[in-house]
Amino acid sequence: MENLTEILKGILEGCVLEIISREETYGYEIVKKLNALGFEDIVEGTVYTIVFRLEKNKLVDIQKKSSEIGPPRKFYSLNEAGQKELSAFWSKWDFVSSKLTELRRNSHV
Amino acid sequence: MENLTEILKGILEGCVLEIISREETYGYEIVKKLNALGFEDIVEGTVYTIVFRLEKNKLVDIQKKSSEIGPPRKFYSLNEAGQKELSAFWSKWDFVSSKLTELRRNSHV
DNA sequence: ACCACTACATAGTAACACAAAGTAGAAAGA
DNA sequence: TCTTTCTACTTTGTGTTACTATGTAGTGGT
Repeated sequence: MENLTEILKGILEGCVLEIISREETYGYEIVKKLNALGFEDIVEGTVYTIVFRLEKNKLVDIQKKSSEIGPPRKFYSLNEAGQKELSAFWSKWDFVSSKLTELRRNSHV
Repeated sequence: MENLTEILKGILEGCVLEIISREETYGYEIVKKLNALGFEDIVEGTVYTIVFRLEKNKLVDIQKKSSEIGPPRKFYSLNEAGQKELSAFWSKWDFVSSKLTELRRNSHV
């Protein structure tokens, strides 16, 4: 799927929050997980700007751990504010999703 | 639902395309339709920037008609390029939508 | 005269995904 | 030893978008 840039705005951050909520993880791994999900064109620069933003907004806790196969990793985990933000994201998603389904189905909009 | 700004990026334009595809319509009416759909906070400025963009990108045809209850209206209708764009939008939406469902369901991402 | 509703227009802003380039650590092979 | 490959993080800049704020203007009602 090509050129998802615009439609992913506001959604990608939610995906990253969801991924982090599953288990403590780090930027590079998040990129790989998104790629595996099907968002193949997402690169490091994109994810890092997101995790930096999460950090700035105090939605994640950070723990630095060394790795045996490369530079040290910065592990992220959701704090309480992050959990709330994730819930809010899914609420918004469900709302928008239902409205789009409605728009698509009903000819009388 | 509050603060949908970011999540609507790239989506609102698709909604406007879909609305126009149903029948020839004009800016002010599009706003009212979106409001009725549930996007209550969307105002004229937002929609006009979108229809101007559609016009600039040659996705719509325009016809000016006078109204008995106010200033003249600019009616928009989708041309062939607009129809293609609308199809592309729904493809992207379906893709993203399915990926988010997958992400949400599977704990092993 | 004043207000409400209809209807279009536009300059400016903040937020976001992304491009592009860089820095580094570690392992493996030639 | 040198190069490559993979891992991993960082930063600057860009284009697109929804939204804010404000304005103009036509029509009808009170």
